[in-house]
Amino acid sequence: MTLSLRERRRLQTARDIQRATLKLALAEGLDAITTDAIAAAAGVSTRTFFNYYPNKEAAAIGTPPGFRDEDKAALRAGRNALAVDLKQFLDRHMAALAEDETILRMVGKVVHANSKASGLLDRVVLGERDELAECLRPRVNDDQVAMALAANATACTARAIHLWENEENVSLAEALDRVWAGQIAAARLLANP
Amino acid sequence: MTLSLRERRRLQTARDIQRATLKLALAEGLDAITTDAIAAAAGVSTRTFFNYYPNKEAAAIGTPPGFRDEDKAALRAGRNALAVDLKQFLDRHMAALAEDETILRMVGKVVHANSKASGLLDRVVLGERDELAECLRPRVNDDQVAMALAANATACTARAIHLWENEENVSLAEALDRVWAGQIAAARLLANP
DNA sequence: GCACAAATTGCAGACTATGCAAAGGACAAT
DNA sequence: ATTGTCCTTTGCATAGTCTGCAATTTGTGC
Repeated sequence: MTLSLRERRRLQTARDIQRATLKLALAEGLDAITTDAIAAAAGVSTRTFFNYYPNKEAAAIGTPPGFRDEDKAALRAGRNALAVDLKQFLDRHMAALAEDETILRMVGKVVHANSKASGLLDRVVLGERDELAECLRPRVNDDQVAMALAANATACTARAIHLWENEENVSLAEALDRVWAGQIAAARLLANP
Repeated sequence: MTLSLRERRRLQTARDIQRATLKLALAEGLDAITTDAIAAAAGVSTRTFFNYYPNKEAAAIGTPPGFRDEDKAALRAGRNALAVDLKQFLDRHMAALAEDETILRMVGKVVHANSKASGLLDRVVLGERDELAECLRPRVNDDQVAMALAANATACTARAIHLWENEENVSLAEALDRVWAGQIAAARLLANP
């Protein structure tokens, strides 16, 4: 568990570069700043920048927290109604995201203004959706249903973050509650003819 | 309605460039080919390439068909169950996409292998989601519900295309039927505790 | 302390993308 | 048909992105 000096430094440099990227990008826009400027602000050479991230956009996104194994296991083994277990799973993930609210807010602002960054982040979310679908499969025994549930759930997280970004005085947890309530209401409309 | 010579030529050149991009990208990968090569294959100068598209990825995507105004109006004014009207709306849009199956298949292959292109396409889909939500708002009188429905619907279209790409002998319409059935089943699970 | 692996850096070079200005083709009005 | 205008194409120059290579420095395990 305890990281070596090398590993700690690597993590630190990665974070330094991300912070430098976000700081500059918020001030001038990600498209307007150069990798040279980011590297200089992070205190490394340009070549080292590309040693950590393949491009500006990836540097801005960094490495967002994924699903935790324990949460996935809990969802797989859950015995409550699916909607309840799924909501709890999303709550836990949202709590993990809330640990770095500052970064989350900056990443959001930068990403919304840059479609290449959106694409990278979308890949991450797509991977999470598939991970989630994998957890749901044993509980619904139908691939399409598992995929639909997983897609609906990850989309709720995304919309919740969006709501939190645009509405004052709404915590991430509250935003997720509101979005989830909308999803459940929508599900009722789709389910009952 | 009848386009001038200038406009027709412009459309034609845009299509030529997209076709050249897709053809080369399918053979060698979008990342491996240069804008010079694309321009040469399309019979224009490199500078003209950038006159039509801001980058390779946009050239590969081209201008996919959006929702038709008549379909949107029909959805807004529909009197059947929401699930029925919504499905019909998606069917019509899918039919529009099916008019250019060849392009759709090529775009899919190329986009899946390139995250910048994914980002661009994702922006298009996000815009469509908002357009759709706008149509649903008068029928559900709750923003979150409209957004959830619209997001679920556009995600179904995306998953249907994905299914059609990966499964032999499944038409786009059939793929949408299968995905939609999964979405409805998922909705039932979420709606009934 | 020593040998090995990882990290940093500079440099060269291919590729992307934009501004500018010149030249030729389409178009509307006469 | 002619003329003036606008649009399109194109080449050139230039700033910026990203990779491969090789030299140097810096941790790690023995």
